Amino acid sequence: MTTPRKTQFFAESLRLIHDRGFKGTTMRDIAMKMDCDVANLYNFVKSKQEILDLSLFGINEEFHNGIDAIIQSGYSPIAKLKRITQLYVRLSFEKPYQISLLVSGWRHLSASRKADFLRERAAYESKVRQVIEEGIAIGEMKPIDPILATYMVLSAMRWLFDKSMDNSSALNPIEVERQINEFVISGIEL
Amino acid sequence: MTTPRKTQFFAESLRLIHDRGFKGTTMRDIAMKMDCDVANLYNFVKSKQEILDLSLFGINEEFHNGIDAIIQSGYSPIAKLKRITQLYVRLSFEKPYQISLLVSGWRHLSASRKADFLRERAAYESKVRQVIEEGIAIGEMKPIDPILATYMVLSAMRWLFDKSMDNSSALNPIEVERQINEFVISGIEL
DNA sequence: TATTTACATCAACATTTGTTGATCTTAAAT
DNA sequence: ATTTAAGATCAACAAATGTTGATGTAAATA
Repeated sequence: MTTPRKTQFFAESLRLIHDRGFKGTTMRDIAMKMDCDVANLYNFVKSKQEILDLSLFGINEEFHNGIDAIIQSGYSPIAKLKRITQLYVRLSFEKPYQISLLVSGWRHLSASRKADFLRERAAYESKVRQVIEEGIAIGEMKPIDPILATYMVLSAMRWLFDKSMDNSSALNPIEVERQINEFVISGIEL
Repeated sequence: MTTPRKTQFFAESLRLIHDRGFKGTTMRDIAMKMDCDVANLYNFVKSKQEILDLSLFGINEEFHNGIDAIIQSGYSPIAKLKRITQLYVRLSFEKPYQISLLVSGWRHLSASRKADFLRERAAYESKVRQVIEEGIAIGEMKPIDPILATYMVLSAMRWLFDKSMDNSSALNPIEVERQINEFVISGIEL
């Protein structure tokens, strides 16, 4: 069940975790933001670890499903890359704090869950790499190293979630998407 | 004074901090790696905070000095951008754990030192932006948004330090530099 | 009306953590 | 030979932290 107070709990938690890190955020910090007692938080979640676990694997699945739908489409490799950018930009604006977990928060997962996450991450990096390899094979992209290209393409957007929650910058999602695409595509297009 | 044991202390500390985060690394963890008592660590450093402080502002100054030397050179904007990439790649291979602090570890600085760091970071981002603005002005670069371009260029390398300490990937620094430059330059060159 | 559900409080716990002070050893410098 | 410096040890403490159990309340549901 997703009640109003529980929703608020996750929102406050994720903001604190982004600002202070997972270990740097205490249950008492979260309780303070919720204006209630610490013990109350355990009505929403079984443990502190579970906050990270649920949030991280939630956005992880959303991202994977999006990627898979794109991969399985009939678009050309270049067009697929554009759709992946589009997905990443949209999520960075809609759920920046969750994307932050995907980028760096995963380090604080428990050992076994971290292994799960890294396996899945390697899998989707591999999918993106295959798009690039196909693009090179059909002469649509430059003969660049597909592994390096994957890292460069994906990390060209890694700053975005951080700026999108910074009110002072006021970015336009559509324009950002256009410029990132232009940059990435002309860096990789033949 | 920089003695062998002190050097080892910082090396072990930085590796642990990268793996477990600053708050997730305890003085006892470090002592264990050093194979000595906790109290002994306070012969090398005044407090745990100081490990982060010294390491972070050390690499920060090194990076800034490098950037400044490039900016003040007579190279063209495009050539300056290439030199900046070169600097970043070199540091990512030579001192990946320090670069990790520059990318994400700074969040755990004390409030006042964090403000110092962010002011300096904004200053060098501004310098890179000015290089791009000049490149556009003299018709050497595409009329791209200079702010977005700065983020894209700088973050296109942010994955590197992480892979360079991963022995399983075995990257060639010179080849990496060449490919990053090709990617970035063709994304921005007119 | 009875009961479930969401949300809240209080007190208490066992650990973990950063840090200190007093002290010792061994090798180098004076 | 005496002093200095690097490195190490032990015991201890005060604060912070995740978590639990017992319990309460008000509104929705049956």
